[in-house]
Amino acid sequence: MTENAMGAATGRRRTWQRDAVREALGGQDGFVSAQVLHAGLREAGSPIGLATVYRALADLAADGAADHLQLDGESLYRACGSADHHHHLICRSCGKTLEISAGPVEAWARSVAADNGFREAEHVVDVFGICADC
Amino acid sequence: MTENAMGAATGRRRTWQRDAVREALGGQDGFVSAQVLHAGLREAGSPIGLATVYRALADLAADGAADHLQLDGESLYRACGSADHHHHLICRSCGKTLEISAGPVEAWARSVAADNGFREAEHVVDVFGICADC
DNA sequence: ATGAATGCAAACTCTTTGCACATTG
DNA sequence: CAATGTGCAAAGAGTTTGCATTCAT
Repeated sequence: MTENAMGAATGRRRTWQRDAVREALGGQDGFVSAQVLHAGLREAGSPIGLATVYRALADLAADGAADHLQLDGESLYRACGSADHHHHLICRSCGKTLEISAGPVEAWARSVAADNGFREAEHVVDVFGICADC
Repeated sequence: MTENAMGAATGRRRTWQRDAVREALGGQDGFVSAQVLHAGLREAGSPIGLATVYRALADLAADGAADHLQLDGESLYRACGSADHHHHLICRSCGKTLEISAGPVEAWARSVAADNGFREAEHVVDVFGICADC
């Protein structure tokens, strides 16, 4: 566990595949699974490989350029323009996901960690419920 | 979505396995994965099978007796009803876990859910970091 | 030229399912 | 006695990884 917490883009090369993934991701409204993204790219003509899509998405997420969350057994990604840190409000019933900002929680998490002598604090915050439509 | 939303326990039989899973789940603080729960049960002497644990957990969740969420590729379950609610501060390096109370966060989570029309709000809050000893 | 990125397929992890046998009501 | 639950092992779904080749710098 001695790895780069905020994995810097050390010597990351620019390939059309990487660009394609980034662009495809940006062209999506919400969260997309790696597989769906891959299928879309193939349909659009890219002979890109599935593994490459997974790797590109992982790198994007590591670089903070994409948000990553898991729902129903698969990884979902979404372009994340700002390094803005946010969380999710998820409907337990229909799976609808809203983005929420957690201003007060950020500070609280930091202070809790600091109070207990923890460094490099990160946190996971997700709120679940039943949305109005369900 | 035409299934029993609140899946009634139609002819659900009582077996010691079911009881063991329910009890093991209740004895846990937070969310546990099916596999961890299974391992714990085996260590405790139960010759219960993994598939049975999965099925029991699925039933408990369907009956509303357990909460279910996914994190990092695995399904996590928690007894629902033991509303004793606290969170954890976890060391990424040595795994040490402290229990923390999240006073301000509770209110925040409730209000975020309410603001968006969500009912039965629950939340997952965990803070990760490197503890003082590491 | 040099090493990171790609593609393919095999390997992995977690979860679900088929089927024969044991249990419950 | 009929039907549900269990256990095992095999099957699935999604994701990751090894390795030879290709490509960006």
